Amino acid sequence: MLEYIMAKREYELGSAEFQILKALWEKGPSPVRDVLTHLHERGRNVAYTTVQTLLTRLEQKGFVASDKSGLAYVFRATLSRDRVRKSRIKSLVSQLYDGAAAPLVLQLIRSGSFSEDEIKSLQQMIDELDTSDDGSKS
Amino acid sequence: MLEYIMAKREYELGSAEFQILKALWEKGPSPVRDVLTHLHERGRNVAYTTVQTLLTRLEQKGFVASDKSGLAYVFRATLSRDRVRKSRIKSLVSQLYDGAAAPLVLQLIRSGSFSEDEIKSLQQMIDELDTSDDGSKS
DNA sequence: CTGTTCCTACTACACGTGTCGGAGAGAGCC
DNA sequence: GGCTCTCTCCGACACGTGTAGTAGGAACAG
Repeated sequence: MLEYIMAKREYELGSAEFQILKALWEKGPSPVRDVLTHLHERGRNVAYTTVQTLLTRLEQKGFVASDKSGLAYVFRATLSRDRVRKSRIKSLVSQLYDGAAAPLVLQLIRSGSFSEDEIKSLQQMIDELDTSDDGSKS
Repeated sequence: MLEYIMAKREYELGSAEFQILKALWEKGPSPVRDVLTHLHERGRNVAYTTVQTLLTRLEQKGFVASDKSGLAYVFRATLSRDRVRKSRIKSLVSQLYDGAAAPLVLQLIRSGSFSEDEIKSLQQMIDELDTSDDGSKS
């Protein structure tokens, strides 16, 4: 079994680009203006053209698609947030722990990253995991 | 509630730089040549001077220190691997899940990242977590 | 029509990062 | 004493990414 040697490049996103995607995930398909507004609302002050550039680049990379609808182009993410999250996590785990996920969780536990409620949920989830047996794959 | 908007810069490391650090963590303090060899052994073919540049930059950033010992400088990491891991994880969690760690674990669970043994260990760790109470913080 | 507004298309530019090459100084070998 | 090997020091360069200005067309207000 080859598994993955290096988490294969993953989705190449800069952090500004990522934030754009986030906006699209949260607001759904939007024109430049709306994405900009969204960002401004979260305290991220960038210029209109900056957002546009980012959106364009994202589109070139295939992470976003656009349709001319009326006055302006409407952009939408072509990747699900989950997919990107998954990829990112995998990449991190691979980089930090050579692919072993458990140490990551251990680390989180040790650094007190969970609230009591979360701990309870986790217990439950893990218990279920133990019994349930869906062999879903990537 | 301000929380943290952006996980504060963290340790700024490029992936090539990170690999250098990794080498130092794994082999302990080493001169350029040894780091290079280490990298070559893992199939990473870079030039001697590349490694040197990286080491130098790392030193400028304060992540590495060096001492002239005999012929060549010996470099050593000034950050623990754990510290960097922690920072990286925090940064990821902040970016992907607005700081909530539990969803990350959920994601790992859903994508079948754990072996049975790991699940068992996790159960145990989390159970302990529930009772033990060290309020350690970052 | 005409001025204002809004959008897109280009172009630009500074930085960080990955990658090296060449010049020069010591250490050793013959 | 030179030749060679190995370091270190600098300088360089291509790319990716973040950020934005400007030009020019389209739409809309009067």
